[in-house]
Amino acid sequence: MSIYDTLNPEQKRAVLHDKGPLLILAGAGSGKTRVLTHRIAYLIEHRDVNPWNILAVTFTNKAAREMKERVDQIVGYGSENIWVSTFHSTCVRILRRFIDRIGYERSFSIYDSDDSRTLMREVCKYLEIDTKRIPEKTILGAISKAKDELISPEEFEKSVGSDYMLKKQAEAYKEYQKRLKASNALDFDDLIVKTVELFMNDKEALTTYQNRFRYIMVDEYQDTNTAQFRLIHLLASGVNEDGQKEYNLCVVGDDDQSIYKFRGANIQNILNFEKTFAGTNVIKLEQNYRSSQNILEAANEVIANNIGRKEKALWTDNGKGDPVGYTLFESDFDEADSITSEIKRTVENNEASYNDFAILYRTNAQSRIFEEKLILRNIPYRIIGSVNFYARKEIKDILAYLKTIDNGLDNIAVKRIINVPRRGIGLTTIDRVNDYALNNDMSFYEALTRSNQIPGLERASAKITSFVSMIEGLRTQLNQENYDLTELIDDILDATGYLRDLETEGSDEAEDRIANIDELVNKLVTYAEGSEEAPTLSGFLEEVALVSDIDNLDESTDSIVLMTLHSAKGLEFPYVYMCGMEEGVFPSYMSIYADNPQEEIEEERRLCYVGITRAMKRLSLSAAKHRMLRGETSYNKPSRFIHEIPRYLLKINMPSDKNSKNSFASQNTSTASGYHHSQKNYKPFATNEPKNFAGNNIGTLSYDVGDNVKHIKFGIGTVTDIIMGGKDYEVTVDFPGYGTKKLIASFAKLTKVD
DNA sequence: ACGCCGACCGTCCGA
DNA sequence: CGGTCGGCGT
Repeated sequence: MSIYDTLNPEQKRAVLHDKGPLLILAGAGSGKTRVLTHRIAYLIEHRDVNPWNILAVTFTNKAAREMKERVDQIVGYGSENIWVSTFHSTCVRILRRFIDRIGYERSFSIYDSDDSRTLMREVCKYLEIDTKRIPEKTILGAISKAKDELISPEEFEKSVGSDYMLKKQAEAYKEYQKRLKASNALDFDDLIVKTVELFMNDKEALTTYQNRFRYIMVDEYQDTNTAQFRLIHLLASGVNEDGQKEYNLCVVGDDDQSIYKFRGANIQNILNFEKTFAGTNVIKLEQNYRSSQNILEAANEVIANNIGRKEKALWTDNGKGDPVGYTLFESDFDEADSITSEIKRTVENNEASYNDFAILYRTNAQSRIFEEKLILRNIPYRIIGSVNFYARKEIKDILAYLKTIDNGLDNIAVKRIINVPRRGIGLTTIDRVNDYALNNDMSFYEALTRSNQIPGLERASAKITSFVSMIEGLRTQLNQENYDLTELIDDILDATGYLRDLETEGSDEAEDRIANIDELVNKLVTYAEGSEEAPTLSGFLEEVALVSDIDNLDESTDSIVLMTLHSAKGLEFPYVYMCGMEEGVFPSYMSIYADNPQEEIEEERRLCYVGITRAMKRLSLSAAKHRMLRGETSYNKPSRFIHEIPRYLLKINMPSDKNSKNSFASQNTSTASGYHHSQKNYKPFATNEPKNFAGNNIGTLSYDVGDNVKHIKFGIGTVTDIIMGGKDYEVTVDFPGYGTKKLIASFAKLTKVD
């Protein structure tokens, strides 16, 4: 019996497909990853395809990693040569090799949205654009949209006509792009755009990759935008030994799960695939292996309200299962209270463990109230996507030092750290240097190196000189043999006094920051040890730039996970709670009152479909009669999506108070003064909770105070304290030779040693 | 040069 | 409600 015998007939057909374009329309939970991985295995083992010639593109690093692992398991050899990565990392890898052919340096920086915003602010100031009339966000949005469609600044300008606002935006786009170039930097969208540009302008680079990638697979194809489509199309248009175009392109997607139109996804890519690639083989995977019948039927009923979709009939062999639960609560407060207590009860009855549960919501802001309840109840949890580790100030500061050393042209990075920590270089000085740089057509950093030639600097010049020599010193060291990246970061922290300043400050906040910096050091060590090629500074920075929160989701930690419906795509959980099912929340206010509500509501409905189909065993929906929305109480009707589920599939629960005897909410929610009062009562209660617990909050730590533990960088040390800090343990460890370190348990991955 | 505070703002989703 | 930015005071 071969591994292919475990596939159903459609899956098997997809796996055994040989050459030419293939479109797999894979319904939710229909085993598409299984098909992709088996197909890769089949190509290698039965079609003699060289693993080297296979490219698989996904949207998240997590999906890429999982696919790689699964391929590893079924392919005997050579799997390390398969190129499995995200669109963005694929492009970075290509550009690192060839970008000099389109006029950038190969050590380019990658700007995150924060950096882009900073840059746009400068642009607006320079062009005297009144950001009250045209906010930076609007301009950046327009630029991003243009880039998704491969529209250059020049084309954009031509298309805007005489509209004043748009003309200004066109000007800003041009200037923004000019400055990115001067900084030798690319923003997220540029990664794709510039790769396409490279391929259009450099036949040799294109042929190199066309020859390499003879078999291309794309996951979540419904979410590709025009630029990404173009990229794939270019790569797949290579010719074989006989001079024939084979288009060995296999894309997997589900139009019903297309939820990224707002960031440029072009649904036409999947709907027109058959037209674009003549001779396409289309295979539909309609058997769902994930959810119970009731859940699946609810999903089918909801999505049936969308018009203009590819008709699909998802079915399952699984049993009927529980009905879909629905509860209408009085307030968001009750909703969070009840859901968290129900989960806790289920776990304590040994019916499930915490990592079987997901709480899904439309917007990140909705996580807060759950977080408060979870802390109060001592339930371990993880929130995906609220504050990105790499967006924290101290992390961005240190990264800016690394970027400055790596790419001195990166003006945004240099400006960020020129006076951090404070070294008495103020705004007037920076403006003067900046003017000088602009007038003399040089980078900000280069202007710094000539500060003695800049008029009007006087005393500041000496301070600048010492900053420059510090950077130069670090740069020289990096070029020396036997000097690794870990030493560099230590030297930065030391030379700048960044750590010392925080240590002197001594506040809780400062300690958090130190812990975060330690964490960054960990990540650097992990990168250096784990990277396939020789670790480089650029390599680390790029890994950092391209990692998203969801990539770090570790299913093995025993905690509830909270995230947006968008983040949940591609995941599955035995128990799913979809909360905030209210008009104006979900579907969102913006979609209801959009210019084209029909279209936008349909996207919301697809999002709802995605949410429902995440659930395996049990799905619980909930709404609240009133909730706090941006500071004020608002009253919304239950979501239309609730009404789209037939009554016979639902079990409508009454918000009970049967557990209120032990509930924190009971005395609060029933007070006549209502919500605001309860908030007041609640808050001090929460903060008065003891911060020190011995209990098992975040899963279970394998060590305790007094144990010896091993750390990736600091070696073996003794645990002196374990503190519950917000949503994670903060572990204090005494490392001989390194001193006492505060570490975040979930990051530090300490292991107990005897 | 820098820090604090108050007004104001803008509200979704994300690599 | 919470974060951000600009003004003002030191």
